[in-house]
Amino acid sequence: MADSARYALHRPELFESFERGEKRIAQQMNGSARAYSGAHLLIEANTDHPFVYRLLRGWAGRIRSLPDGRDQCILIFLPGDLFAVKSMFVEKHPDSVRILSPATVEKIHYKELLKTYREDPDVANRCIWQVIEEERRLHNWVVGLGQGSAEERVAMLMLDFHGRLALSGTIQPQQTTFPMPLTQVQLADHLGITAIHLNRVLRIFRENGILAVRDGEVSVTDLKSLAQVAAPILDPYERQRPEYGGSRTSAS
Amino acid sequence: MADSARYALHRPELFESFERGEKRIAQQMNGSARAYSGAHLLIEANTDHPFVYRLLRGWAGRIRSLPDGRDQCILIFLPGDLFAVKSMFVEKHPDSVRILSPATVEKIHYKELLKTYREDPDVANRCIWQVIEEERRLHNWVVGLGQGSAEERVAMLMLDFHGRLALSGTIQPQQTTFPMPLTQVQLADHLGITAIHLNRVLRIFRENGILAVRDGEVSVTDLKSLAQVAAPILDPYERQRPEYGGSRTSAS
DNA sequence: CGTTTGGTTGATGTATGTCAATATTAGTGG
DNA sequence: CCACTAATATTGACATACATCAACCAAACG
Repeated sequence: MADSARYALHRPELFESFERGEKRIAQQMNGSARAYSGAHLLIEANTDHPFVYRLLRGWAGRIRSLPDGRDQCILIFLPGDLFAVKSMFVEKHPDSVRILSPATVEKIHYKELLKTYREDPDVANRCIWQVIEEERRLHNWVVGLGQGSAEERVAMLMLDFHGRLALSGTIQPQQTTFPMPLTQVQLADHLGITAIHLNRVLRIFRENGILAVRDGEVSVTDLKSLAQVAAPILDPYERQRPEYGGSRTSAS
Repeated sequence: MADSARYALHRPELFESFERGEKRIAQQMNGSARAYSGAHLLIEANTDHPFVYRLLRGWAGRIRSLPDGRDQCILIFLPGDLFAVKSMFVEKHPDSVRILSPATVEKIHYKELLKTYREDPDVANRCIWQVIEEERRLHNWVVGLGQGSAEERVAMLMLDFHGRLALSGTIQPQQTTFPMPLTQVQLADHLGITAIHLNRVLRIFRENGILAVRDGEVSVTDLKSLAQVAAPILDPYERQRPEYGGSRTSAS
């Protein structure tokens, strides 16, 4: 599922432990896999929930529903992600977790995982890696929502999808077209803009030959320009990726 | 420093472990306390950094600086908070951490803490609690930035400050006036709005008798109205706090 | 086939940003 | 102790990114 590029930024002495933990957790969850063909509520907000999950295929998201009916998608999970790891430590999750596309997930009762977590440092490290990685993305997303324009956010998000799908082995790194099963409403709920405005941003990108979304797929036609649009809000590590450098074309 | 209300939402069987871990870490950091009288850069973004910190007095923040000079304050730390816990697992932090007011911090080399972390489950639990608590606030802040108006965000932030200062024992829970040493620019960098607009929002709150900020202090004159302004973006747990219920006054 | 869901576009409104000016205060050095 | 400077706070006039409202199309679907 992963090579060590996945663990960049982490202390190198932990890489092998992450891999062993990954395998151990996969073994322990083995047999619990369940496939969903459409939308499904995995975790209901604010109720006791004792499971930890692993996403094998498809997309899921952590979603906060506001009293007035609006939704904010806080975080999107992609294949290979462990999620609801904190079930081991908290009783309730303040947000729901939803399957956002046809997907397959495994799960395990928190007590069972917690036992291994305590006995096997590799399992603990793998869980902690997931939490820290998630925190990194949350930090980046706070920056995007706080300082980025709609265009910048969309660009950043598409780069994030592409990079994560490549790191998890779901797609090839050079692949410029990749599956993206979210609707514009779902994307907009994550981006903190309206679906209408997202639609306009996507049109601009399409017209400028930067990127096109259709039929549940994203085609990045000008990666460098896309990276340049997102650059102001990318974290320093992302901004310096070699495949992003070069072009001088502007988006708007 | 804390009573068990601090650990609400976490699995109750862990409360005592949190307390023991808290004491153990305090002991281990003892002697490293250092006072800062003004702004100070504790962690420089994107450089190797081996320390974990504990804030004893004053305020600090995790800050992402954008290439064009803008800043986003991602997270604010208050007395009692452990921060840069992830130094134990990552080499670099993509953001800087800054002292935002006169403050006292203790620190410890990550290798030293990691040793105890591995030997003493209480220490591990205390660290994990901090990470999870931080994640909870990040989730809330993503919701605020993604869906909240400027007024709602300001209200939410002030409630957050008040609640956390009370939980850490820095102030009394009934106290309506409390220290808030941040400048409007610092607040605005966290809120994702301009300082100018923040100033106008604060004026509205002042004119409506909801809250006044001056001389490094916040005076909440109408807690219920403040809570009502923030309500749309508060997480379900916060929204239901008994001290927030009741008034029907509107803010704007 | 109607109905629903997702997508697209136009016209218009508004929250918030930008630019500019001024007061106030705090710090700094002579 | 004073002159000078640099933050910080405040307010007004104006610009704009994005939301809202409304309509319509296309594809999926029972």
